[in-house]
Amino acid sequence: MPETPHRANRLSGTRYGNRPTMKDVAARAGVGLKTVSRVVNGEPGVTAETERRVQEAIDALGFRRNDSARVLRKGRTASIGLVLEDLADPFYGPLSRAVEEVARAHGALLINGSSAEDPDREQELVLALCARRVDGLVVIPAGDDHRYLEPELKAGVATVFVDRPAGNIDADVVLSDNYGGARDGVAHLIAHGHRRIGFIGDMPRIHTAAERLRGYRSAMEDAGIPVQDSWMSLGVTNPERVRRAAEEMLSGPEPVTAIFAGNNRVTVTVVRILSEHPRRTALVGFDDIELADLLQPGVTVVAQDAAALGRTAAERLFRQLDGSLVAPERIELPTRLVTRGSGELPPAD
Amino acid sequence: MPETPHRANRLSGTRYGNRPTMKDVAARAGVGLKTVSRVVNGEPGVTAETERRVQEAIDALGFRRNDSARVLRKGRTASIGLVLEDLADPFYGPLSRAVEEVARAHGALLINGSSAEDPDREQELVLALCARRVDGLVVIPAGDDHRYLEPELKAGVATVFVDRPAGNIDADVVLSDNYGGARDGVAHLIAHGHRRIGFIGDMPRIHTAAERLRGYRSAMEDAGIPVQDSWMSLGVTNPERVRRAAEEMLSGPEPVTAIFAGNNRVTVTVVRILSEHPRRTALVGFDDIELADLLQPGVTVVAQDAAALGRTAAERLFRQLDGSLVAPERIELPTRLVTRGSGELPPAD
DNA sequence: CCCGCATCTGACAACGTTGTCCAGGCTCTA
DNA sequence: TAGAGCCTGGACAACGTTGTCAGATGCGGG
Repeated sequence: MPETPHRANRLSGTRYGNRPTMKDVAARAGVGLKTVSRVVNGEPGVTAETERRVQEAIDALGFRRNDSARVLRKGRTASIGLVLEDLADPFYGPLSRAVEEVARAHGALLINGSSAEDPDREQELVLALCARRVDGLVVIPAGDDHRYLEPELKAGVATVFVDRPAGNIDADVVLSDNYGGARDGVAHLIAHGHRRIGFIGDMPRIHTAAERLRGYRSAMEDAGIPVQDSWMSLGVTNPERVRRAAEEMLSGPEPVTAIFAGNNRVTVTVVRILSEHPRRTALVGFDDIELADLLQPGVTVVAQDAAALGRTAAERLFRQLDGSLVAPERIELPTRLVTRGSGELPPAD
Repeated sequence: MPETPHRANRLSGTRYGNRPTMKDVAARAGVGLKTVSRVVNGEPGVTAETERRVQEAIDALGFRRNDSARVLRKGRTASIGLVLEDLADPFYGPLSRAVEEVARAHGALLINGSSAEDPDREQELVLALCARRVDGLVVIPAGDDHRYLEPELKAGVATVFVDRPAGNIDADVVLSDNYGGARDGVAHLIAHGHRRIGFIGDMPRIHTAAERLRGYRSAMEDAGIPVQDSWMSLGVTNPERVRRAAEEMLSGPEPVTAIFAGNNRVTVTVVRILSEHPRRTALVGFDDIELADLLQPGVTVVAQDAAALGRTAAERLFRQLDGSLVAPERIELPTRLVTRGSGELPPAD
């Protein structure tokens, strides 16, 4: 005579799998509901013998605690959300992984979503995460107005912005020193004798892009070089348009002798273009790229530490959740100029 | 006279934020609970005027539906889980992103976790996802025994394995043609005159590594070349050890004239080593790497389409959820040999 | 003026878990 | 042997939402 369940499972069973519940386990083990809960959660006050019986029933039925119900009761989900631009971008992989590791150390899972640089999608994602009651949010913003997050902040959802600051709300933010890094990178080119230096970057509505542009301008100004409009190409990030922009800068009677690339994707494309180009043009890129050292010449970059950004943000998030934090803060991580050859080429005119 | 809430919020309020509930919204709008639910879910049967009042209360209170409670009631979470090895690996970024896009098209969120190639951690992650009642799972297995998933499968959790098959259970799996790809790659080297060909790959307990090794052996055998143990280095993946292994193969009286690299990380390291090496050695790598075409020589690879793997798996997952699928299937995606120079170098002996 | 019908609204139970509280049985001591 | 105190186990309510069902309201027609 196999199992004789005390109560028949409800018949309706239209839900997806009719998974066993604690009630089922309790019935099978012949104990009370709460006793099962105690065993599942490792709470004290259960005899070894009872525990064994319960555990047996759990294994036999393949019971898994339903965390949705648990969350409903306890208020915390032990999960945090990460909204970034595109997980396929090699800059975000390590960042996401770093956040995940910190979350894991705090027993939390990571849910992430890609905004595809679309403010509406960012908001949609963030709100979906909030509806799932994540305990905290790490956001790499696509939009520039985050007032929609006010109720969440008030409700105590820990929130840290990364890479770009929040718009219109007061929140923690962890950034790279985009301005300083770009300024150093451009100054480096100037130090190597360049005066006509091109800048190819993203739309200035993106904070990082704007800051890097500011760094470029600042370095040029410090060197007393008036910047010509034709040297700057903004809002350009897909390969075809970068190509067009670069070709333009490199042609004409007074071509640029060096290019500062505003992010990793631009850098990659520019490397490709320059390798096809007869005249040697210097290059410094923002963000490191893999194998940069093996190219001819090696690509000089202003490197930022994506993992450190993620780690710092996540740690701060959990300190918010601990309650050990008070006022929002702005944390800026330094960048590092990595010279590999392309940035040290002399002007070729 | 500002708001006069019908009922005071409960005092206990030890939960994190005391977020407003539908009850609060109902009280404020002066309507019933269910009416709020109807508005929130866009169900019919609410007057425009009532809806307006409810919406106003929602905005004023910053209400967000609690999806945990919703899940508890409805049985579906509209989220799927992805367990992979390491999100920071450029192979998995696009894969994850592809899964996310398909999920998004089905209105689902993606939760992902990195197993770090540790079977225990894989299981821990998978079970955590199941406890959160994800509707489906995409798993890139680290372990080789997945019987622990039996209750989940029985309960109707849609499951698709990617990149490597499941162990001891019958489940959908989407793979690259690792065997055929490796065989073609090695045959390509043989066709260019190589006979002493090294193989550097991951531990053969990893399915992909074993298959690629099998492909290597098969190509060698087809060419009638007996493989020497010193040509093979297995279970080697971190840079230092790859370096040691490569140095060994390249030294001695009869060094290898070509190397087949078993995955992207190995390839990158080998490229680096060969660039320091005087004798030109041919190289074919499994997995494409960024900028491979710009290196000198360009790196010839057996490319697999990570995004296609993810997309295919996710689509299959949702077809399982639709109920339009019956028996588990094994889907194999082709690889593509991309010749760029390094694989076409003649033997240098 | 009343009835029937359609439309809108709300009371209530249920989802699966955990916290609170109490009951029963045991051991130990006086 | 009785009483105190501890240990184990279970009944019950609550978490916030949705499905069911019945009640309220308004309107038109007989």
